[in-house]
Amino acid sequence: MRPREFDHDEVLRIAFDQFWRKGVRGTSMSDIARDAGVQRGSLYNAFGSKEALFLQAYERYAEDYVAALQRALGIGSLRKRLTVFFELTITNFRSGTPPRGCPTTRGLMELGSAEGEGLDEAARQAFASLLSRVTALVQDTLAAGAERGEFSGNPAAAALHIVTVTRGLAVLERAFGDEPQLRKIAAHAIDLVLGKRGPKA
Amino acid sequence: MRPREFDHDEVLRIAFDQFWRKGVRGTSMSDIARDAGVQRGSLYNAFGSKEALFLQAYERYAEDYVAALQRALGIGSLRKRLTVFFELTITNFRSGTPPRGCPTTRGLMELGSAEGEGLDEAARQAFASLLSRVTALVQDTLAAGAERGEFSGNPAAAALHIVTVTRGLAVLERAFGDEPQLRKIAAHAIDLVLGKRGPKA
DNA sequence: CATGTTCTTGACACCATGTCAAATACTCTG
DNA sequence: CAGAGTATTTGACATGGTGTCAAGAACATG
Repeated sequence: MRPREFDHDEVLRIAFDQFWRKGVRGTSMSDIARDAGVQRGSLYNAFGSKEALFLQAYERYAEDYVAALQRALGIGSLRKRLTVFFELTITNFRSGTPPRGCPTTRGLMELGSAEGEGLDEAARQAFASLLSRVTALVQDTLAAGAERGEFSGNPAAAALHIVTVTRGLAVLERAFGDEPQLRKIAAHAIDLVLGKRGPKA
Repeated sequence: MRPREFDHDEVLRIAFDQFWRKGVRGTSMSDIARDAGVQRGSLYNAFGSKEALFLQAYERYAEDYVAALQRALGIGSLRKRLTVFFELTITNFRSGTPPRGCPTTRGLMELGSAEGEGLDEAARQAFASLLSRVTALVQDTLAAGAERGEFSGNPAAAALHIVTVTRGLAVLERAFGDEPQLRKIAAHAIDLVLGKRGPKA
C-alpha cells in the first residue's frame, strides 16, 4: 500500500471549519483541498463525496458538542444548569468572526431538503440524532431536578420545549444577530419552565 | 419596445414553488426556465440574478402569508387565537408532498450565511422583516388579550418567545417530520404562556 | 416605412462535483 | 533484496450550474 500523505483527522477539522463558516453548499472541495494542502482527487478517494466528508466531519463535532454539554449540565441547581445549557448553546453559534451560527440547524435546513436525493437522508439522521441526544440530556437534568423538588411538570414535554427554543434561537441568530436579545429569550424560557423568579433575586 | 413574452407574476409563482420544494441552492435557473417555458437568458434579463428572482418571489409569498395570519388572528379568545396561529404555522410548512418546510427558516439558514457576499444581506433582511412583522402581530394580539384579562405578562417578551418556538418547530419539522409532536409542542407553549388549563377542559 | 428600444436567443467564460486511467510509492512475499 | 501487489496521487475529462454578451427579433413611434 502506498501510504496516505495527509492526516485524516486534520482534514476533517479543516473541512468542518469551512463548512461551519461558509455552509455546506458554499464550501467547495477545492476550498478544502487548498486549505488542507491536498489534491481534490485525494479527498474524493479518501471520503467518497462532499456529503460523506461533511458527515464525517459533522459526527466529530457532534461527539465533542454532546460531551461538552454533558460536562456542563452536571453541576449546580436546576436553574443554574439550564442557564449554563443556554449559555453554551448561544456561545456555540455566536463563536467565530463573523458568528458562524448553529451548524446543526444550518445543516438541517440546507441538506434535509432536496427531494428524493437519498444521500441527504443520512445527513438528516445525523442532525436528528444530535437533537435527540440533547433532548435526552435536558430531560434527565429536569427529571433529576424534579426529584430534588426544583421542578414540577413533565420532564419530557419541558425538555422538548427547551430544545425547540434553542432551535428557534439558532434561527433568530441568523435573522438578527442580536446576542443580548437571544439571552433575554433564553432567560424568559427558563422562567416559563421553572416558574418565574424575582427580577433580580 | 419589444413586448415581454411571458407573464411576470406567473414566473414568480412558478419560481417560488420550485424554491420552496427544492430549496434555493437546489433549484437551477434552467429548472425554472423549463417549467415556465421561458429561455434562461430571459430570466436573467427580467430579474437580474437568481437571488433577485428569489427575493421577488419571496416577497410575494411573505405578503400573502402575513395577510393570512392577520386575518386568522382576529377572532375568538386569546387562547383560540394563539391556537389558530400555531395551527396556521404548522399547516404552512407541512403543506405539499413531501412537506416543504418553512420557506423563511430554510431560506434564512441557506442564504443568510455566506460571508461577505452582500447580496445575501438583502435576503436576510427580507426574512428578518417577515419575522418582525409576525412578532408584532402576535404582540398586538397578546396586548389586546391582556386588556381583556386573558393574559398577564409582558406581551413583547411573550411574543418573542412564541415566534422563537415557531422557528424551532420549523427546524424540528425538518429533523423529525413528526406532525403530532409539533402540535404537542405548540400546545405546551401556549400553556406555558397563558397558564395551564385542565388537561381536557 | 424607418428608427429606436426592449426582449430573446445561443455562445461563451468560469467554477462546481464527480469519474477515470495512468503514474507513483510504499508493503509484503518469495 | 527484488519483484509483485495495492492503495494513493494526479491531471484530464464529462456534466451541469451561474452569469455575460453580442447579435437577431418584435414591437412602438415618428
